Amino acid sequence: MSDRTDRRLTPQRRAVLEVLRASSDHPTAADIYDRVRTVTPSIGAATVYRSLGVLVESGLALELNLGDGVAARYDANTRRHDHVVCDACGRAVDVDLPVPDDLPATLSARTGFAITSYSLQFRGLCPTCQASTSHLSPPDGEPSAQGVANAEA
Amino acid sequence: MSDRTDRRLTPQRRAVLEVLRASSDHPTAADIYDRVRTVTPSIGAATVYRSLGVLVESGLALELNLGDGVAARYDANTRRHDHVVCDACGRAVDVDLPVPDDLPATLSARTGFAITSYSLQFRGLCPTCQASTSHLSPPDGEPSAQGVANAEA
DNA sequence: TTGTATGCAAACATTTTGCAGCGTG
DNA sequence: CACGCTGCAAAATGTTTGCATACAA
Repeated sequence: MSDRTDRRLTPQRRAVLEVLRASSDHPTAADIYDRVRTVTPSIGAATVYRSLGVLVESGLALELNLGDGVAARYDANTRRHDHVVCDACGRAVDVDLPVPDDLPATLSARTGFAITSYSLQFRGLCPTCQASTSHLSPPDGEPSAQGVANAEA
Repeated sequence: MSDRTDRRLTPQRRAVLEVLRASSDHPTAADIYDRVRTVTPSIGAATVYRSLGVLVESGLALELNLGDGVAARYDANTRRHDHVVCDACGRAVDVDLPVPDDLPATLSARTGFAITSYSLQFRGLCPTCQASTSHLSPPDGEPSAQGVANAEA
C-alpha cells in the first residue's frame, strides 16, 4: 500500500509540465491540451486532465481560479503570489505583493480556521484595454512574459 | 433602445434573491435552484441561471469563485469582503479583513491596471474539521450564520 | 508478472440557447 | 400591441470514467 506520492513523471506528464513552464498566460486545461498536441499529437485529453491533476497534487503546479468565468487555469509558478485579471480581455498577470505576513494569523484568530494558503485577486482593466475605447479582442494569444510585475519591496 | 438597466424584478427573480438573502452558505446555482423550487416549484433551471445573471449585473448579488473545485457560488452580501474556505468540508465563511486600503493603488502603480475590485481568498481547515480526525462529511447543509467572523478593527 | 499510465469513446455535470406562449406596461 | 420573461427541451461545454492495451519496475 504505497502512498499517493509514487507517481511517475511520464513523457506525457513531462510534456504537460514543459508546456506549462513555457507559458506565462495561465492557460486552462483546454489551452494546455492544444499546446501539448503540437509536441505530442497523440496525447489524449483525458491524459492532459489527469496529468494536470497529478502535477498539482505533487506540488509541481498550481490550479488557479481567477474568478473570471473561465475554467481553472494552471500555473507552474508554485511560489505564493497573486493575480490581477483584466475584465475586458481576460489576461491574467502575476503579482508579488508584499502583504503583511501576519494576515494568515489574523484570519486564523478571527475565524478559528487553520489557514494553509491564501491569495489575492484583483480585477480591472489592463493598460492595453484602457487605451482601446472598445474593450474587446484580447491583446493576443500567448504573448511572452510581458507586463509581469514582480517588484519585491 | 433602452439600456440594459431596465430589468424587471419579476416574481421569479425576487424568489431567487430571497433565497440568496436567506442563505449564508454561498450556494451554487444548483443549490439555489433546489431551494427556490421549494417555494416556486414551477420555476425552470434556465430561469434561475438567468435570474442570477440579472441579479449580478444589477449589483444585487455577487458571483464568487472560491477556488474550490465547486461551481460559482453566489452571495447576496455585496459589500467588499473576503472568504475562507475549508479544504475538508468545503464550507465557505465570510470575513471582513482590514486590508491596507492603498492595496489597489499599489497594485495599480505596479501593473498599470486600473483596479476595480479585489478580494482575498483563504483556505484551510475549519474548526469542526480540525476536531474530527477524519476530514469528511460536511458539518451540515445550510447552517445558519454560524461562525461568520466580522470584527472590523 | 503486477500495477500504473495511456488513448479512445462514452458518460456526466453544468450552463446556455432556441423557441413558443404568457404577462405587463 | 410590443417586448421582455418564463419554462421546456435541446444543445454546447468542460471534465471525468470505463476499459482494453501498452509500459515499466
